[in-house]
Amino acid sequence: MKLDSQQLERVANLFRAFSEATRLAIVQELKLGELSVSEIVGRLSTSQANVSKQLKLLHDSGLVSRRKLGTQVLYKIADPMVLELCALVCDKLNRDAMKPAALKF
Amino acid sequence: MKLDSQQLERVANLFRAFSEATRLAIVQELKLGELSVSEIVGRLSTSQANVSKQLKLLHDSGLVSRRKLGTQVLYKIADPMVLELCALVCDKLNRDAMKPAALKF
DNA sequence: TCACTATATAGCTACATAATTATACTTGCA
DNA sequence: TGCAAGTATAATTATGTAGCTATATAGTGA
Repeated sequence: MKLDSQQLERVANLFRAFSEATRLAIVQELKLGELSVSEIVGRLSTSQANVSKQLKLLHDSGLVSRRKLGTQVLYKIADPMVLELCALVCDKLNRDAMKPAALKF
Repeated sequence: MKLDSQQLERVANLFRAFSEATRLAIVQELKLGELSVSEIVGRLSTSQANVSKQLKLLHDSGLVSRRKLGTQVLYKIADPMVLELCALVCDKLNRDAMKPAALKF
């Protein structure tokens, strides 16, 4: 069964959400649980504006969910598939590289 | 275990290879086996130059392999992980959409 | 109301790249 | 040799977007 071009676009858009290191860094921080925007900013080396922007993109893609708590907004990974995908890619890179220090998302 | 920014870049680059509909269309055609460039061109609605260019990108990313046969170059999917990744994403989109006609890569 | 904190958005610059057209390379064969 | 087919590359244009700074919005407490 083949996907038409519109369906392929949807698949491509989902992959595109994973195609920037900053967004992957955010996902990696969220791996262990919910974090506020400022907590994420504190763990990364980019601006609050950029973190908010990338979180919006991840949220629009359905990869993270949010809830407000007072003035804060807490984000978490919305679908365990997110981690499966990252694990699959890491496995492939490790297989290709065969390096002593394996990547593990 | 956390990936550093260089490792995150490598992961992001792999996802980026999947982030364009044209490349996914090529992968989809290669799903059932080896095809030459012109066979792929014949199945898609884009130029030969573009197919070659996208195949080069997929090859550089390690997702497809090539072999020459006369004047032709035959490409195939290099790693079954490629199909697993596509399947995971399709599953997610289907779960979110709950549409009667499920996506199936 | 005001001040303060947390988050989101707008406007901007710089850069990456998808797709096109035209051209170059490569192989097989007359 | 020279030609034709198959594939790759170059040059170009158009578009998307990462990240920055500045600003706006929303919620909290005095």
